[in-house]
Amino acid sequence: MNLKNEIATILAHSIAAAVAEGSFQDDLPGVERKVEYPRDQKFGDYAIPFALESAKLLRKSPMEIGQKLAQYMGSDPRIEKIEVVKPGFINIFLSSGFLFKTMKDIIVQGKEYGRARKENPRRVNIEFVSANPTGPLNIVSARAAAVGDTIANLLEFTGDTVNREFYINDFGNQVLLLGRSVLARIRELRGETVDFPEDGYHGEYIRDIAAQINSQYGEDINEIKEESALIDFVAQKAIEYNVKGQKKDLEKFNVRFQTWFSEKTLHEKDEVMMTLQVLQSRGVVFSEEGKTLFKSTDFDDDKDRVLVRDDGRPTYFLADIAYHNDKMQRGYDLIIDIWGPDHHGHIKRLFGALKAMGLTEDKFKILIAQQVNLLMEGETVKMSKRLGQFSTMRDLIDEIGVDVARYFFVMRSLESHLDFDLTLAKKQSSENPVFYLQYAHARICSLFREADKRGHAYDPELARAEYFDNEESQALMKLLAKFPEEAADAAEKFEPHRITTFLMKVAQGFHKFYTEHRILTEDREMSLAYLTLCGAVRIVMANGLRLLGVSAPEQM
RNA sequence: GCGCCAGUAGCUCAGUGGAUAGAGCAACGGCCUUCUAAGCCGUUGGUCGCUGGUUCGAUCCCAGCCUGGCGCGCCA
Repeated sequence: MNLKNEIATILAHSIAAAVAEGSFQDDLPGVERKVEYPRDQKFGDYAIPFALESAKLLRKSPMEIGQKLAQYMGSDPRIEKIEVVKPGFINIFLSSGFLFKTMKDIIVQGKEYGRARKENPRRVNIEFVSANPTGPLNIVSARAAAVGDTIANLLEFTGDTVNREFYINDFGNQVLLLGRSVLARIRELRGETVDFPEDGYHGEYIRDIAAQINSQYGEDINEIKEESALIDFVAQKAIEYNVKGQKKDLEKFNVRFQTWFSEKTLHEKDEVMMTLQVLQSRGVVFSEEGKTLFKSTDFDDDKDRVLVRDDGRPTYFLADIAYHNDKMQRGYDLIIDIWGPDHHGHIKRLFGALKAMGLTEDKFKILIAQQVNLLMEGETVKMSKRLGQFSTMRDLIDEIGVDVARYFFVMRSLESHLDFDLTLAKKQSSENPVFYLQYAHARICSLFREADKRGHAYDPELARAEYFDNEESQALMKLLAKFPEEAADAAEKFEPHRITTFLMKVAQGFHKFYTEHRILTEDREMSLAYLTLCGAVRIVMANGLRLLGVSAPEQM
């Protein structure tokens, strides 16, 4: 149940009734029938600006329109009262009886509270992280992992079916480069003198991979005589090693992908060249100096892009079109990519190509997660795999823990450039916002342990409404009732940070309630009532934290 | 030069076409004989980058400008 939607429905009915009666005209272009949250609680729980926005078209005063609508919204049991105030807002106050009932429902629903079901769930594919298989995952991947997984959680929670996908770029130049780099380190290990490839991967981790492969596949390496075959062999083993490591790190981060999609298989199955043929048949491809190009200038790009080089090798761009076509052919209703800011320039040409292939672009959604500035001691750390300088996701998890890391990456909107001060995150860990949330949960668990010890009964059905006639309880119950719509909004807009903001408010509401009201007392009926409210808060906190992939500890 | 993102409190950032713009941290002052003080209360702190425009109403939308970050490969 999503209250905000239901208020919107009530509004729609009222307007329809007023139209039927002849008070309003039906056709109101540009006037939204929206429901919003007032800034100040004295203006109620929901506010409707419809009267203000439609006044001009209806040629009536906003107050008059508001009164008319309020009349029709009348007698819903969930609504305590409706006020129409200057300049013409319709303010809606939820009834405390409804809030009380909702609180008890929360406890019945437990883990399911906030979850929505859809009559026609969308099949959603969400691709994220997709780091190159040339080394360990870094901080940028960590943000993508946290954000992507949380969005996937939100979509599942609000009724869609979600497939998490990781695209392995195990094809092209970098594979060769990786192979040469690792092979050079293997030869060093064997005491041979080698020139390390200048444009190779210089990171220390290459030596680890080399040692691993040397001990495991030493004999195979001895047997392969041809240099290019050897490089290829080593490269494949290195990729396997890296992907395995990435998978392990991600699992440690509570992220599990259903699909690991290899770029190489696209080429092997000839999907790349078949995609080229489709594009050719659409007449959007031309040749020039032995190269094949896509006429992307016809699709609002600033220049035409090469699909096949003059030596016959396809570009990444062509493979990417084939990949997105492949996803499309798998029958998804919505295909989400989470990309880094350095890829934003690709959107236009990719969409152009997909459009040229006759694919509807409204099924694709590309989200750009802005960059992460990693700071140490207040100074920016530059990250470059080639130069071997970077902080790995593994290091991050070891330093500050999964909970803090996931929370930090998700607490800001996607478009925000994120400053992540490692030193600060570690040092200030006890004053970290994530602990504030977890503390609320742990505190409640502790209360229940204590209640149990003291022999308090806990039967939410027996809780009585009269104990909640105080500011803290009312405020808290209102927040709890809003969890489903917060989750729905966050999912719909792909804005996971809304959940962190919301949970912050719930935790705040709880801590205040806890300070103001003693829960376990001789007044057993009151204790029962308060425990019921605490139980509902615990469920909302736990469900919200679960969406974020952050643990809800029972004690701290 | 073109494109994307950002510019809101000392710092990191939420937020909204509407009513008195918020949080965390930092600073300062209070609150534990009683259920977890990782908490609560209070104080200090703002030209919502600048200039125009649209609107009954703009921090929010539009245009221009300024500043910062990133991108502008036949790398992936």
